[in-house]
Amino acid sequence: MAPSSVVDDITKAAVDLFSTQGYANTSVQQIVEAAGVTKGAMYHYFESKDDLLFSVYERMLSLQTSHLEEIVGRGAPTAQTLHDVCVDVIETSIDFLPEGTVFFRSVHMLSEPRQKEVTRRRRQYHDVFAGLIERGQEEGLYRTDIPRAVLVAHFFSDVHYLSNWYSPEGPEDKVLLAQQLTDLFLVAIKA
Amino acid sequence: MAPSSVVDDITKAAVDLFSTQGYANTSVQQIVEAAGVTKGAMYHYFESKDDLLFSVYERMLSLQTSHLEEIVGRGAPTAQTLHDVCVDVIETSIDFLPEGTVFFRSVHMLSEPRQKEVTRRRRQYHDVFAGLIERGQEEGLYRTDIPRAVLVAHFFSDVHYLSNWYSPEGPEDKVLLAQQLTDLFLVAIKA
DNA sequence: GGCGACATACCGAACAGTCGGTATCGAGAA
DNA sequence: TTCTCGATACCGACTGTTCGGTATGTCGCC
Repeated sequence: MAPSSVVDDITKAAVDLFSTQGYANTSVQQIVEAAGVTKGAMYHYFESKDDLLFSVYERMLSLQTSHLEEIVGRGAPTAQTLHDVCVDVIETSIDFLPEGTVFFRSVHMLSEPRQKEVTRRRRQYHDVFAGLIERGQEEGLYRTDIPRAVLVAHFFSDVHYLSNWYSPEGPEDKVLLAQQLTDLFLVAIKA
Repeated sequence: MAPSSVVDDITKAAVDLFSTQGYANTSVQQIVEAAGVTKGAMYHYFESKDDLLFSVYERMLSLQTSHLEEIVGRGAPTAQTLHDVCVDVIETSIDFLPEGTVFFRSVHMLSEPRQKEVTRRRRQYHDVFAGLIERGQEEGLYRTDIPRAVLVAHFFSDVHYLSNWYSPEGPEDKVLLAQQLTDLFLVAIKA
């Protein structure tokens, strides 16, 4: 059996409530009630409400980072690697849409040190991504008339924005959408 | 003279604090102190804290809508119109960066009816934008293999994301950046 | 002398976090 | 085998504070 389903139950309830009501509008009382546990249980496993929010980020960041490393580790040609990375990050962002909502909406509610930590980990991801583009530019694949930082931001804006408009119940298919957005990006940056 | 600089002072202080600390973490006491007025003055001009937040949106929405109407009203060819609209919305978004931060971070803190109102006005803007793309598609200018909603979302993701990475103190020039992002978008959707 | 534009003291609810407890269990001494 | 003991996993009533909002007063101007 899992070491404790309590932690999972709490985390799930928290993500659910944070994504629908927002972090500030959600009381810990609501969370523990939704999770079917008590406040004592929650404060046994989490330091604070802030800690709860951070754990949501932690999970997403770890997952995406490990995916990134795996894909880059395959050692495929630059174009293929970049393509796969784009598709993957979009797809996992769709898989974790509520987490994404919480993520982009409530980072600023984290305590200063934890905010820094999140920023640091995100920057790591961005740096690897930027590195791929740089390599592609050296190979003559991608345009160089626009600052690399702008190109990177241009891509992540799509990922970021997903939770603001995409609905899994809508007509858009996850896999298809990931390909379409990736295509839009790759066409735009082509040399 | 303006009907009252008090309203302006309060609004400015509010935007400033909301954008740096977040809506929930900012007390009305902080706002009135920063604005150099008292709570009584604030509640004389605003119904509630919620109302204060809404007024920020109100101003942005009105401004962008009026710009949009003006540009479309010129009656230029589709390609030119779409280009101008893109550049304008990016530039004004940069001009109102703190407002944008507040906007995208805290819409969900608004009361239900006001949230609906904001959504409605934004949809209006999107609809006009989508209409331009549709016209362009009929004229054979833009690709049709990707749902129009995705194309629209793809563009507004850039606008949305601006407040998350752009810094006026950074190396990027406002006008140049607007052109670059617009170019990336227009290249991507070209037929 | 009444009305608009504020000022100030205050209220009540909400809420994060605490703290003194209890239940269950595994290991080791008797 | 039984008894003890420490540790882990909770429980839930309580509290100190924060904060949005209000009630009442004041002051100048038409």
